[in-house]
Amino acid sequence: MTETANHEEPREVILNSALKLFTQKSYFKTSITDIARETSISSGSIYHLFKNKEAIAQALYDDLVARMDDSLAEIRRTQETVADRTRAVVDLLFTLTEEAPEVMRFLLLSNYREFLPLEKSLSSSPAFEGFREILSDGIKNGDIRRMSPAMAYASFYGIILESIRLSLEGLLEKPISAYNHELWDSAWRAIARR
Amino acid sequence: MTETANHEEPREVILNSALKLFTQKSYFKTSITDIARETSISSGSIYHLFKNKEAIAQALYDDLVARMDDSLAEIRRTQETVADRTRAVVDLLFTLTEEAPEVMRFLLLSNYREFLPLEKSLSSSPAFEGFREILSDGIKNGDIRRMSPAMAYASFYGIILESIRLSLEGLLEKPISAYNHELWDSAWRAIARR
DNA sequence: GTCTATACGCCGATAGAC
DNA sequence: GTCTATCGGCGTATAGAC
Repeated sequence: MTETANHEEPREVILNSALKLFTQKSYFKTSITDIARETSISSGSIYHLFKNKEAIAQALYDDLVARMDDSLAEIRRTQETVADRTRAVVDLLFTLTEEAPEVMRFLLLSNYREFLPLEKSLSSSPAFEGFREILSDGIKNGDIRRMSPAMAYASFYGIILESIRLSLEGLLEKPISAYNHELWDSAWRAIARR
Repeated sequence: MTETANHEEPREVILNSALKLFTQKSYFKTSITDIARETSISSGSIYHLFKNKEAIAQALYDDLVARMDDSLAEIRRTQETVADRTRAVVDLLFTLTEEAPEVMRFLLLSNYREFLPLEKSLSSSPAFEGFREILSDGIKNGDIRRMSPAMAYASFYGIILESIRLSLEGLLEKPISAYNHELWDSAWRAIARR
């Protein structure tokens, strides 16, 4: 930390602006000039900080999945049972959807692999692998009925993620947190032992 | 029909090639020159048939959702109960995933609204509205428990669509049709009365 | 309706001063 | 590390012959 705390680093300013523009008008329709205008940082300086446009998207993606993975670690530390852990994950995802919709838009809707061709799908990211692992634990201990981890994942997170998509598209009447309990119930019901 | 039956119309040749290229390398990385090369139709002729590149994507999208809507009409004609209709829809979607994965890739993964900004989300397309309607019928007649149509849709089709995504990403061990019964069961269980 | 040739704007990326 | 200025190339779209 070489900067004062309340003055944001150029790197963060650029990533925030990129997230905003990439989700508003897509990566391909966003030019470096757009980002330069938005941030009042010249394109020369942007290229001084990032090798090229793709590197901006890569840094953004890395930041977002790392943050998600941190949140998952926190959940694993504070929650014990499979049911509680899945509840906390759903809560995390819904909170993000309401408080940082651009993050969910970028991760879920942007199809980031079109511009980060070497990147894995979100469901193969560390955080989502962790979500799957929690479900695997549940299958082992009998909370969840016998099924392949992939099926358990699709059943539980399919419901959660599709709800988030509907919410981001404005197709839900209420904020998604209003459906938190109901959706966890549906999702849990799809995989629960009984 | 002004052409002989076994010689494909230029329009169809172009749309087929566009579907292939748009799903392989994305809309934005596909140039008209790419389509011209792939189809052996000159760019001049392509612009004679389509106003611009976006119009190609629009025609493609219109064709695909229209076909999907036709299939739904057929299902409604031949299936009576809510359970049987949802089974047939799942079967349709899984068959498409196996036999025309590019179609599912385009509709589900391409985020086509980035290049067709006036288009509605897939879940608001006629076919998917129809899927929702079938579920609403089930809520009315008591086959499905009391819940909002949006929640029923997210619960049932969330599972189905997330499975299709996993399949398209190559994250399922077997072809998706192998999971047909299991997935319908999970999805139905998420919304069924009892 | 099919082609070739080309105009022209936009954008990613760099050079180089300060 | 920040800027301005600019280059080179690509890709959409058009003109116009056949």
